[in-house]
Amino acid sequence: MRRADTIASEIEEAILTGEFADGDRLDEHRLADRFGVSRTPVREALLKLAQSGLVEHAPRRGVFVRHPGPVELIEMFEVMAEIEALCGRLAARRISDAALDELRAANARCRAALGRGDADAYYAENEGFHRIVYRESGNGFLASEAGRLHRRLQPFRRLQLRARGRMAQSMAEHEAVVDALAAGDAERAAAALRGHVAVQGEKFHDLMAGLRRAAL
Amino acid sequence: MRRADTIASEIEEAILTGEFADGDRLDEHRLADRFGVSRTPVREALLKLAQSGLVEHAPRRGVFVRHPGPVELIEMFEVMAEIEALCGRLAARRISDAALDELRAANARCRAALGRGDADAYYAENEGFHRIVYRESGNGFLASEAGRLHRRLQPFRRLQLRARGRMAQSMAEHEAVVDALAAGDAERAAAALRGHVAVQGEKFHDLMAGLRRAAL
DNA sequence: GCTGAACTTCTTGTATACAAAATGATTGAC
DNA sequence: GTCAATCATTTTGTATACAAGAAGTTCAGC
Repeated sequence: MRRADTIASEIEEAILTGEFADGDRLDEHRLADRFGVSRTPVREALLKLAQSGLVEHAPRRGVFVRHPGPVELIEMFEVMAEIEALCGRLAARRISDAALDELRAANARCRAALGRGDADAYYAENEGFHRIVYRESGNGFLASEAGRLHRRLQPFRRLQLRARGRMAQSMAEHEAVVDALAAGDAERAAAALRGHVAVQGEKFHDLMAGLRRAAL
Repeated sequence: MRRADTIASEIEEAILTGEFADGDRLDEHRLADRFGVSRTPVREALLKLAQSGLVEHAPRRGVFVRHPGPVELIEMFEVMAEIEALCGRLAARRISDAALDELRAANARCRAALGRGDADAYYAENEGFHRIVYRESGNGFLASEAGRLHRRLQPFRRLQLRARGRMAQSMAEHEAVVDALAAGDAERAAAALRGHVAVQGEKFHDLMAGLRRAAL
């Protein structure tokens, strides 16, 4: 793999884990030293991150970490919910029996992780579940766009899932999704996924509380 | 503006106008000579285009022009239709009277361009119309994503609109959109925009015919 | 004491030089 | 004559050097 790509991943990781705070300027020299490379691959990495929206590139000024605020987060979740709903609607018509089994297996692993209280494993399996739905939409472009957004929102989903009882509720929603897909009911699958992802009611407050705690 | 950005725009232009055909390798040296700069800004431009999906970057091999095939085009239009439908659904509730007037004015300019047979002006005004709808969704993230996709599909919309009578039909659909938005009818606005953008029935054949002609 | 302008310094943007890898050609063996 | 292996060439990826612009500082003037 190109150094520039691995560097991009590592910077992304550092931003998402909070090592770089909102508004921080990412100095090319410092990053080059940190990774033991020259500025060239660092620049490529930063430009790539700028395109993904994780940082902002101000010409001749530098690149700055740009954490989404509450408004932008709500906006992104609103879009994500509709994208997932679309995946569900299409998948309900196109999904294969084998994929349905994959979903059930992913759900079983989710439930096991939940039982063990293993949050990390839960998040990983949860992501796997959603990626299967994306793929089974039968629309490769849609699947890749959905994956991109999912990845971008992943850390914020985690914030939201920290609230008491949310993980169990999330599990139940997954099963409703599988039921609707198995029944081939496009509108029910769409509604189940939209409701699962949308940030509304209690979930809104959970997310805001998570944001405030993360800001500390 | 940075040289790298202007170069990216120019390469993009060259790809969309067909100067670079599908599968062509974009040589950094040649491009650097062509634009009278070094390889550095050319590389930045190519990496940027790779992220937007216009070219494919094969590590250690080079970047290759990657025109979407029929399947990928249909997939992208399917997603675009749903994104526009979502914009319409939200805009129906949130649009301002001033924006409605903007839409009517854009439509009037579209009609004027159609009357003059000025296809370029028509495309420009058509894009303006859609961008207003995106903006009035009240969701800034959605608007920017919609704009990105619109821009990516723009040249193929043109192919499709070449078919006899399609431009007049497109105009009529715009007016149905405005009517639904003015009435605050979210579902009708969504359906009108979905139908306007979706590639189905006759439009599918128009697009394929345009693709074949463009391939020559 | 404060404001403003020039200067210094620091950082980004671009050019060039070098290293490594992939492709293609050439030569030798079968 | 064909196939394979090695070598040369070409091209990407990275490092370094240089140029230009922006921000902060200092000094002069009011």
